[in-house]
Amino acid sequence: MSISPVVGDGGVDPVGDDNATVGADGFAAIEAKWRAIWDVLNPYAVADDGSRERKYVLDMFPYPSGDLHMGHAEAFALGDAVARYWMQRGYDVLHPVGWDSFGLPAENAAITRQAHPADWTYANIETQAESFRRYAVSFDWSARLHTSDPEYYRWTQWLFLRMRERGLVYRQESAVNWCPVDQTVLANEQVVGGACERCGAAVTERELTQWFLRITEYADRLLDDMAQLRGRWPERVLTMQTNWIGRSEGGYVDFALEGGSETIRVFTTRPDTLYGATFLVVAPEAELANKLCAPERRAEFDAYVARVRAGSDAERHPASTSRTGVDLGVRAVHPLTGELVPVWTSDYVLAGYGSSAIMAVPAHDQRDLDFAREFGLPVRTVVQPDDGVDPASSGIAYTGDGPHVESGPADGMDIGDASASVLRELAELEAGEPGVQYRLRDWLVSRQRFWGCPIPVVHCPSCGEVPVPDEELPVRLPELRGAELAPRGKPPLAAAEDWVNAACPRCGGDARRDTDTMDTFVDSSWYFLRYCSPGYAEGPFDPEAVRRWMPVAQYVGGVEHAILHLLYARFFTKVLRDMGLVDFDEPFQALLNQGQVILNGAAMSKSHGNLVDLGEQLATYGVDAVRLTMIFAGPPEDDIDWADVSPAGASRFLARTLRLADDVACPPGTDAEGGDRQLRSLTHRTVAQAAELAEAHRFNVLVARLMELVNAARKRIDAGSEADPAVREAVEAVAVMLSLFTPYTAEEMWEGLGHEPSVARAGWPTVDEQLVARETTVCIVQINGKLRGRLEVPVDTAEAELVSRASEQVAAALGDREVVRTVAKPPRLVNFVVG
RNA sequence: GCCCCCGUGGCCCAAUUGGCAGAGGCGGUCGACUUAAAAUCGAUUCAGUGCCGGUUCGAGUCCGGUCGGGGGCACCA
Repeated sequence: MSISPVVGDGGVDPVGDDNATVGADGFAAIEAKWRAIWDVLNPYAVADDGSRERKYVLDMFPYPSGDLHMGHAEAFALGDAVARYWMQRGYDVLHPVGWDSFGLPAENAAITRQAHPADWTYANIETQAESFRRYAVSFDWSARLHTSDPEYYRWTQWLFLRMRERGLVYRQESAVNWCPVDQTVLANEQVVGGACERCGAAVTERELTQWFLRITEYADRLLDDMAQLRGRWPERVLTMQTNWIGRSEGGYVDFALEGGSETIRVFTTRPDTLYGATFLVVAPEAELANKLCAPERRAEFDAYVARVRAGSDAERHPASTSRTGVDLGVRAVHPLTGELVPVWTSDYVLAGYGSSAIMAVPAHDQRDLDFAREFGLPVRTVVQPDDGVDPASSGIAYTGDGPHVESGPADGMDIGDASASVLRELAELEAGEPGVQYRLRDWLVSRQRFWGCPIPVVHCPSCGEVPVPDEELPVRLPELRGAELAPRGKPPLAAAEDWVNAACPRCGGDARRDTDTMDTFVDSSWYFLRYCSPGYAEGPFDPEAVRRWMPVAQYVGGVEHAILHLLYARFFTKVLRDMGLVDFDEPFQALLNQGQVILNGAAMSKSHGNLVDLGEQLATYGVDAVRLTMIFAGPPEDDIDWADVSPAGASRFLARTLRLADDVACPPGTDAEGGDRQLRSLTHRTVAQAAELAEAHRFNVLVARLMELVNAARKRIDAGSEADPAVREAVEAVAVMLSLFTPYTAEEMWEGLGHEPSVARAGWPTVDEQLVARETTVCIVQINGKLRGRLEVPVDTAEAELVSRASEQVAAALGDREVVRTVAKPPRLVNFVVG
């Protein structure tokens, strides 16, 4: 094996007999020593000169909430292993770092401390940056960015304006989610179970004029392009995105209002059940309901709407099947039967979905059946239930398939055919058409808070909404601090009079700036592009640099971003593609989700209290032991229960390995040829398998293999063969492979072995296939599938010989029973089947 | 309620993807070193893969059912 050893004159005496574990002072000194050397060598710098194949490895950038915690330690140990692996494989790896530095916590801290959000933010960033250095993450620090820097958010604003030009940005008054504690609106994605995802307060509904991004226009592409990701993204994440987009195919049906020109359009996924529709329901908040309501029902209707609006989300989604609603006092004409059906309003129909109105088919929809039974409305079965139970009497709607009845031309058909038949009938009558609906809503991006990217729009009394010209970007945040940021029911920016008043870019008259800031998810929807050319001044990114590096080869981050961030980033990428700024559909080719770090089954987070302090762990066990513990604990996607793992164990292994390097006696550069064949074979098999394991992200198994190799090398030394070149070869391979996980220990070993730093640039050991191939193998001999014997055989043993030797070996066990069948899988197995 | 994932020694996890259940670690026990302890080193203990059934020469692995754990969506028509 050639590890292209660079032998320096200042070689360290590789033989030492220090038998003690490296104590806390010991590794602190080692860590400080190597940090200083790395600062000079800069071993992780990106060349970007085309000399090597490029690979972009990206960790989800952190939010600067304080110092790094156990969760960061896991995520970045993992991302770093990926990045360092490809570096060792000779790739030019872009592995940048930055901070998602806008956001509410900074603002809240500023209010409490009478300070500017930037003070808190940038202080935390410096703390984290220092911790990242200590943690030895292989970042190229030159690419560092912060989304709160004006030179970054200039381009966030620029992108917002480009999207606006493409009709993807609009401002609309609508009922929105409002968090009374944070005093801001929230995106649908930020409301979890009726509560604010951030602070947990019950979310209420408000009518406000807000900015939206038209992500729904990309629903189908967001869905379809997942085909490109299948197999390289966790299936779980793809499923969550699919559910979130929630595409439903069905049809629209138009019901004419009795005695009027009005039409009520409904969306249904079951057009086949149209003959079973016995009433219509319109969402109470929908303008349609207000318009349809008969005068004699007005009072009751208004009271109902008021009650619904006041109700919290939880009240609106009761666990029980009880239903509320009001008869609107009008009737509609069934398009196929001509029958008159009543029109009701009820809060179980949502205003924001479909056409805000449904046709109720109580026999085949549980919600409709509950409602029908509550108000004594008719139930008509049009699909024969296979169990013969009548929904009208059982109270259980039948949603399965079966022959249709009382359905005109669709009689006898199944759901598929009946749907087509009904849609055909509707088409002839021009009373309906096939249609698709999505659960996904447009992305509400405005926030009534301060510490975010200002929306680059000016409101002019005569010109209306006017975009700020590109050359005037960025629209910078004013210098507000402390109490000026406290929520007062209107955005803090609105109170900054000097800032708000601006000349209209179009007519020059008095105008006011938009006082909302953007959702921070906008900032993080394109940061991976900025990393390709962080200082670029001509645009958000240098298209050439993006062409060189994007898409991201491997993205690493928590599953908590499975929907929000990843969906938004995918959306931005598609928009940029349509704008001709990038030439790919998907930003992240592969995604790796690391699990959480928990303690005794309980989550460790800010809200649950940081149960284990990273700083203390690092001080007690050292950086490498903590990193190795994270990696070795189990598969990367699994949660790590800190109570189940042991940094002490990792620490012992590292000390043992370090000692191993000290015990290597043959000089650097010795040809391994002629070394112990068995050990050499193990080394080369381990290196070969380690590459496969690393590429499959099975780092825990990789570490186990390294432990085996370390144990084998140790045995060889203890047997008196410390001068065997095979030992040096094995230990050098260990140093290089271990450098993916424990950079300090690997450097110490490398130095101890007489090489110049840095081991990070040593290169992956070359595998000799001859040594990987086994000459002999153990063939197992079975009788009726049960193990009865073993044979050590050359791997190329012919089947006939194998069977005869096997037969000999188990002759006694076989006795005089007749072999009715022999299954041979040379050279691994022979199985005799006896009667 | 619907969908998805996972159940392997006391614990965390492996098992060439249908072929010897055990690689690695943690913990335990015993021994060596030590005046002693820690550290270190060596040795060693422990499961037939949640449960029931099926397919197969052969099942931890595939299929059906069931129990347990975790996750996602949840009045989206």
